[in-house]
Amino acid sequence: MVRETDYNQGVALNIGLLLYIPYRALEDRVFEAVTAAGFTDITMAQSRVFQRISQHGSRVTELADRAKVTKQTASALVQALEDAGYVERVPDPTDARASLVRVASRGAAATAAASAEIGRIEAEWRRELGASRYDRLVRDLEVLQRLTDI
Amino acid sequence: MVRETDYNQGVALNIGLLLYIPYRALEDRVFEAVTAAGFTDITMAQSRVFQRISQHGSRVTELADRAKVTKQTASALVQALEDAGYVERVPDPTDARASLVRVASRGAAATAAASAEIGRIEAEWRRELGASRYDRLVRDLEVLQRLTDI
DNA sequence: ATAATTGATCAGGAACTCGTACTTCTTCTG
DNA sequence: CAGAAGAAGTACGAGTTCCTGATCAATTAT
Repeated sequence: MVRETDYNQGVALNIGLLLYIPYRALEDRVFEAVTAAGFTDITMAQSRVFQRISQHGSRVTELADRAKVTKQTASALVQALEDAGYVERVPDPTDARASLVRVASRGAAATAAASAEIGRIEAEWRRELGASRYDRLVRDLEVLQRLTDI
Repeated sequence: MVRETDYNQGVALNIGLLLYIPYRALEDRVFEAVTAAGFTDITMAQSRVFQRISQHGSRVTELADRAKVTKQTASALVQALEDAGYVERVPDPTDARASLVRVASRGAAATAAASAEIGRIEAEWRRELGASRYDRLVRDLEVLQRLTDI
């Protein structure tokens, strides 16, 4: 909760805002592209959880941790995703209490639409920064991601 | 809304997630620090709007644009911030319909608490990446911020 | 002078999010 | 081995966020 001291003067923003502003802009564009592709029944919060499903499926509690929401929130969002056909749930073979949330075919199709838009955005950002600078940015962000992720 | 193809294998995440994950982790830590400092009556959404107030004050509509929410949402959040003493409103001398939202002294104090925590986080990230790499990351992010911001 | 646009708030409602509580299953400890 | 402790996931209740549509007054455009 830092207020930039003088936005219009190009004074340095804090690192949090420097991460947030591009992220939020991308998120909006991707959301619009996904909606335009016909996936009109998914919300931003749902998609944020959806993104954290791993290839072999994820538990609700894992998704909660990784999306930084409570178990109840994750559970409700997963339920909505399942109802809309984006995910499916299968029993977790290692624990009778748990289930694995997996991406369903509708989810995979939506993912393809999102990926296409992200690719377009990346191309723009890469043009703006230059290829080597952009690639380095990605590598550096990967370091921060590994440092801060669950 | 892209699902990473295999999270545990360190496969590349999309740029959106690479920005979001560190950002979200920072946001949580800063929020906790601000709460611990006694500012327990502000919410995350309120602080996101608060952060976009410029030095000479901002209009509600400007905050809405910059925080990427509707005017009504911004108005409601500003009202809550004002009620809690974080901001004040003064008439905009250039337009009788508008007012300027400015940071009040309680807001400035909360900002100080947040800044201290951000400084601590930055020091960690700088240690992880190295100073020159971190500085370059910041500069690159500034380019993206300017490209995507309002 | 009139029409169109804009700044900000109201009203209503859905979605998001959390704390507390609970049941069942799994792991830990004596 | 048995009981205690902890974990997975959902239910309940409630506050917050966010949106659409609407409104009114001020400003800008024609």
